[in-house]
Amino acid sequence: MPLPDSSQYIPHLAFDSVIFGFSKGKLKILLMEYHATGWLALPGGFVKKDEDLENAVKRGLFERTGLTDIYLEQFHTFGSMERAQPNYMKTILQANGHPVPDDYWMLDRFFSIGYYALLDYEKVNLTPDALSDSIAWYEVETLPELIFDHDKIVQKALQTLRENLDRKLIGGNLLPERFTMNELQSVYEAILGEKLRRTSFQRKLLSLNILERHEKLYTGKSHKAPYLYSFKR
Amino acid sequence: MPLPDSSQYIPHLAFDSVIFGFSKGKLKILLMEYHATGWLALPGGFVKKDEDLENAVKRGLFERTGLTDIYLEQFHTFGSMERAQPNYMKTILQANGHPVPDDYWMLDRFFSIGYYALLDYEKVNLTPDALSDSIAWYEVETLPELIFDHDKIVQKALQTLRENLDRKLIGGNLLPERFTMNELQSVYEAILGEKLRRTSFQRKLLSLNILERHEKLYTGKSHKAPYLYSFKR
DNA sequence: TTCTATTGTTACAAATGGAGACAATAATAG
DNA sequence: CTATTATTGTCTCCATTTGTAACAATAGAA
Repeated sequence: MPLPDSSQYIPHLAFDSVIFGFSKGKLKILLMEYHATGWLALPGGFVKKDEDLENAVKRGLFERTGLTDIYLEQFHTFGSMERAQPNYMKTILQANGHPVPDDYWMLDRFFSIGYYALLDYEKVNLTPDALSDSIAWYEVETLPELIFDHDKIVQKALQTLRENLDRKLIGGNLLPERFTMNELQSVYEAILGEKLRRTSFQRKLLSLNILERHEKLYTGKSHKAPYLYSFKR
Repeated sequence: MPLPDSSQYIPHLAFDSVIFGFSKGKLKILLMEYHATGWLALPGGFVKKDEDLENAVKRGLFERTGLTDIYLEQFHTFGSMERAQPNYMKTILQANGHPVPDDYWMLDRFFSIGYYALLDYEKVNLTPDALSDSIAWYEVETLPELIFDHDKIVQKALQTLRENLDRKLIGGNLLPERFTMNELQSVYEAILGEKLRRTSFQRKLLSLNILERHEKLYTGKSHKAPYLYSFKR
């Protein structure tokens, strides 16, 4: 696989995606592991010269997850000088098995536009990119060290997600179409990093009139079966 | 004045500043009027190749207002294809009195990072840039038409400002160091675009314990003199 | 001294949110 | 079939917050 050619991309400009999923009560994000180095990074990409920014991000998301129609939100653009670390980037590119000229475009300084995505963990079909051995889920609570300033990017994404949680009612995007109140509460708790009161949460969300109540879910457990809900269109 | 040279700037990348001020009960922003065309635009600029993004914005603010230490917040990055309008840009550049080559860098597609700034209207010393006849304050309520997608940028700035108003307690940045409760309320009302209840507003802000109360302000009017307040450090 | 406009504070009502109580119920154990 | 257990949906009580109005204080004018 040859190194990407500069001519089709906007120079100095990239995006990074913080892709959130929810499974087994934990909030998780997708990370890529680069060849040979083992370095971990956010899935990202470049913007084609004739492509909308948001389209570029959606293209990247589709390539990694196989999904379209993903909830997507821009949260910050990172543009400090400290971001540029050509030596690290050169190592990554060389580990891919190619000689890298000193003036190769990917070694330049990059401005990165951060987006976060919320999707249904179960629907994802993971595919690594050309520079990576693997892409996998990592718990947000116990993230390993990331390359470049990607730790900072994740923290900013998480902060924005928390601030937007109530205002934009986005918690449901991490769940399947139908879910129980308890599952929805778990999503809120995982995002906020704190326990919520069951009764207050239920009262609050029902009072918003954004949920539709469906049939009960019989799990086989010996207790009252919860209703399934979905978000109104 | 020669046209700017591409070699010192990051190509395809710009910033636009929505600079808010408050005067006579009205929220205002700064707009530049381009030579000959009369077209109105947000003050913006380009990022030097060895310069932090935020520094570039601060440099631009200083050049237009003479102020440093301005409250500044990034709110969105605009990257759709529709932004590119080389014909308009060419007209602007030619009105500046120079032949413009077809491949001149400023005619390219640009990604623009939007920042809003809050400052004390009285402290500002306005200076137009090389392409502009003038820079002046315009009431947000009755903005004229702007060039490119600058209307959309202003609306997004205003939306973010409103969302951040309570959470970040930023209203005071539009006022002098010391102000009356009534002035602060007027700022909130101008930003939110709605009247607030005097007593609730006063109680709310005092209960936050972020204001320091100083001497009374005797205006010469025939009624009780209000206290002056400042924000605690 | 009285009057007017505005300010700071208080009082009461309404809405909201925290905390626990309680009945309903699905499956299991006897 | 009945009792038990765990969890759910709802209700009540209470504290806090916010909407609304009332009221006293007061700087200057009449």
